[in-house]
Amino acid sequence: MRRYNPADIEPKWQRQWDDAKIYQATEDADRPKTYVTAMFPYPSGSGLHVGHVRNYSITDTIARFHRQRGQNVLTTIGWDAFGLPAENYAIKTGVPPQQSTARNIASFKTQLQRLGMSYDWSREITTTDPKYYRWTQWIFLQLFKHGLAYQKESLQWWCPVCKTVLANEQVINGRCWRHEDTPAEKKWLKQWFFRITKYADQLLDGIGDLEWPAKIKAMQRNWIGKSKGAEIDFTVADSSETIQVFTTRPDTLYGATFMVLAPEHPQVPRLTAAANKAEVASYIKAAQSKSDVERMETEREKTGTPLGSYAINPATGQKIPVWTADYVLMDYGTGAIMGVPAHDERDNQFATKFGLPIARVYDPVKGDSPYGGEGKVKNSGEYNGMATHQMRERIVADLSARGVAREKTNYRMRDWLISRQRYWGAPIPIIHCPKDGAVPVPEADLPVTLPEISDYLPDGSGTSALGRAKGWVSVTCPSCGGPAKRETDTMDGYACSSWYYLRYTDPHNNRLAWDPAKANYWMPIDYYCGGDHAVSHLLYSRFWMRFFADQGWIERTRQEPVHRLVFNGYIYAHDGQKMSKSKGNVVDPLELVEQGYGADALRLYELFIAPYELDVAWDPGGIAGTYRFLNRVWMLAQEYLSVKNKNGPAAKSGADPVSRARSKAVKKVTDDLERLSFNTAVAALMEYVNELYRLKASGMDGQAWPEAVKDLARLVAPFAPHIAEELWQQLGYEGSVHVAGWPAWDENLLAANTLVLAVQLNGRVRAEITLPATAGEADAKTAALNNAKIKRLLGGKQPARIIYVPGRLVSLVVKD
RNA sequence: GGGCGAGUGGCGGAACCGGUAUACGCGGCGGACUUAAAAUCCGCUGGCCAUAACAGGCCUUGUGGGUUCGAGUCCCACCUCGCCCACCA
Repeated sequence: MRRYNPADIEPKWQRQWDDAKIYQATEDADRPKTYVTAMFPYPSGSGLHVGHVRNYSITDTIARFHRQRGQNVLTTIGWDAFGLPAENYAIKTGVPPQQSTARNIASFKTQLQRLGMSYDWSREITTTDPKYYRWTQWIFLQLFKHGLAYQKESLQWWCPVCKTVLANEQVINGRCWRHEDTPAEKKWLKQWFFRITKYADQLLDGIGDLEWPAKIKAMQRNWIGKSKGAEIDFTVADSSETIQVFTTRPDTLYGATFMVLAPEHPQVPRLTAAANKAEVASYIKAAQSKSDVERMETEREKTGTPLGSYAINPATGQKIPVWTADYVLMDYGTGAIMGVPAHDERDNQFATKFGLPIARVYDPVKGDSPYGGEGKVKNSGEYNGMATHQMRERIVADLSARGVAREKTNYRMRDWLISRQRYWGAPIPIIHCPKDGAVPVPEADLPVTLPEISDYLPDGSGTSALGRAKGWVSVTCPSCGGPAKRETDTMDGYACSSWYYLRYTDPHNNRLAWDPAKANYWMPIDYYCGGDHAVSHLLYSRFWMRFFADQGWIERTRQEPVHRLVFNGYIYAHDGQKMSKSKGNVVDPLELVEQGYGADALRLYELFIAPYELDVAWDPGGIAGTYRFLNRVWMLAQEYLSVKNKNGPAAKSGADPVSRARSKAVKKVTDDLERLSFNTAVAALMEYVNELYRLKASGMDGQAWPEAVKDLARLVAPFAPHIAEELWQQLGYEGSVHVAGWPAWDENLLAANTLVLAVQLNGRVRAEITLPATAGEADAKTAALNNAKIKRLLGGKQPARIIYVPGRLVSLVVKD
């Protein structure tokens, strides 16, 4: 009898699947499609990680399940290969990123192939391939043409270590996402942006329809940060200036007793009285010397200084002092606020510290804090007695009529800053001409290929290493033919990843980025599996898809790229810490495979370890359990084969315990896979196998056995594809188990032939009764009352109520 | 401060609609096989009380209350932990 040895069967089937091309996907209008893909990886030098394996096992199990059920499945992989690690490695070692990236991809690919993922490898793409980034550049040109890519001089986040600007999405608590110990700085630079804010409302409205985890949806809503309110003009006393503020609470205008401008606000110098000049100048200097990390500290005590000028509250007509303070941010709204200390906690802290008047203008609803809530208006002239929300609309209308206010919606989200002063990215296809300005590279000249250079270090002044590639930079202007220079910034890697899932649908097209017919067939992605990029990548992709829909390159109904987002949890080391080389706690998945557990046991374990969405710590002993299970599956089949070969296949049967166990397992595994409950699906497989062994031990492995073993192979296939395929072949079935259909269950067999009911007495389980399956409510009640133990406990009393729950229990209620 | 989520055996977790809490696995204990070990197989494994044994009783899903014949599940309050956002006016 053959022993279960994964090393004997796994590489063999991997080769055969590859040769037979059974996972190649083709558009087929007659078959329903399922598009399943994982967020494509960055091919790092440290190789595949158990976290990757979890993510790809989930993806592949979903893909295989749908393929077996007859869906036309597209699942594939690509490489998100531009980015800093490869460039930093080049700076350190001199190895060109082109080379190290190719090497890393080759190694990732070998490792993934060893895990037996059912990718259509003919669709593999790499973002650093000029054949790919040609189209990323083409999309840039289309955005430019439609006014959605533009250049702007602005104050931007800058990482002093990376020597590049960062997108807002790449700054975490004022620090670079790659260098958590280095505070990011701010620099004034001319940068390229994508106008994502144009789609702010659409992106926000679309969130409601997504089948995504609530948490991710909330994060996107938060990020967009829409707030409705009003802009109100305050005139400055004895001056022609007005100060504009943004507020979400115009109903508290009567309570505005001061104003605050951000230290960077352009009106500050003009509004500073001569007597206050020195104070104000030194305050601004102090504020600017603080890092942004410090300025964002919420627990800090409020600071500020008066400008010495006064504004007129347009509601009360009173003169109120104008201050500058760094708790007001230049980035948001107008960079100036009206201070309402009675109803805003921050303004209250400020007024309390500096002795400014505090005027209450509404009584909060009972039990509510006075800050930020609703209530009944007072001390507000003609508006007294109104509800705050009512006054909010009224006063904006009234002030608008006077021309001193207007409705205004603000967003927290900024335009997407995409230029990077780094070498290893897709060049921005723009030529700067002294005469014609920024001129797009003609589409026919794409791609703008990255030149090979020898020194990758950015010069730190805001120009990438590309600036030194003189022969590449100097070109003629496509518009006037005069001397001009190429843009030396490259695009943020997120640009490359915002459309790759479309390229998967048509990866070799050299005429178009994708054929809309193909994209419309496959899109949207039905299951998108990943554990990162909750805002960034997923928001950028939603933005680009809307633009593509506007251009007619994808159907409007498919503009949401991701139908169902499968956001998996993180795997920590055994000690609960993040795995890292320096801590020496990294688990190498391929090592486990080579140790003899095999890819099947590893994949199965990563699905079994916990629900997919939960973070888990790696249990080093766990994989032995799934290996043991596969071994039991193997032995069960081998024992069956040794008997079968002697006696020949036996006939089928009907309502026997083996068929019951099979039906039960098929239903449970199917249900669990439909709701992505992989851990319980694996548990159901284990129960099925345990039950088959029990039935065999009691001599029940007769008529229905062949079907039971056959379906075992088909049920195991999405989780442990190699052993399933091997057993399928050994059992003598034709073709691949992975396209052999999904087993069906017989609903009639699910009910057991005896009924076991619990009997509760005042809510406590006191006895168990066994009845024929045909027993009805009356039989159950009689049996419960006649049960010896229940009789004893009742002691002659009659239950006041009897509740019968079919198939579950009889509940007796006795009153004392 | 705001938002989201989670607290169940020694551990990962199950219980999908309110219906016999602790499925499945890891670990542990005992046994079979073996010169021995590994592997494999079989049995036991929430706590306390009780018993020669069988039986039996009580407690238990973070804490306290509530609704219900019945609550891990629903409601209220609280505690703890995790993640995300955060002087956003």
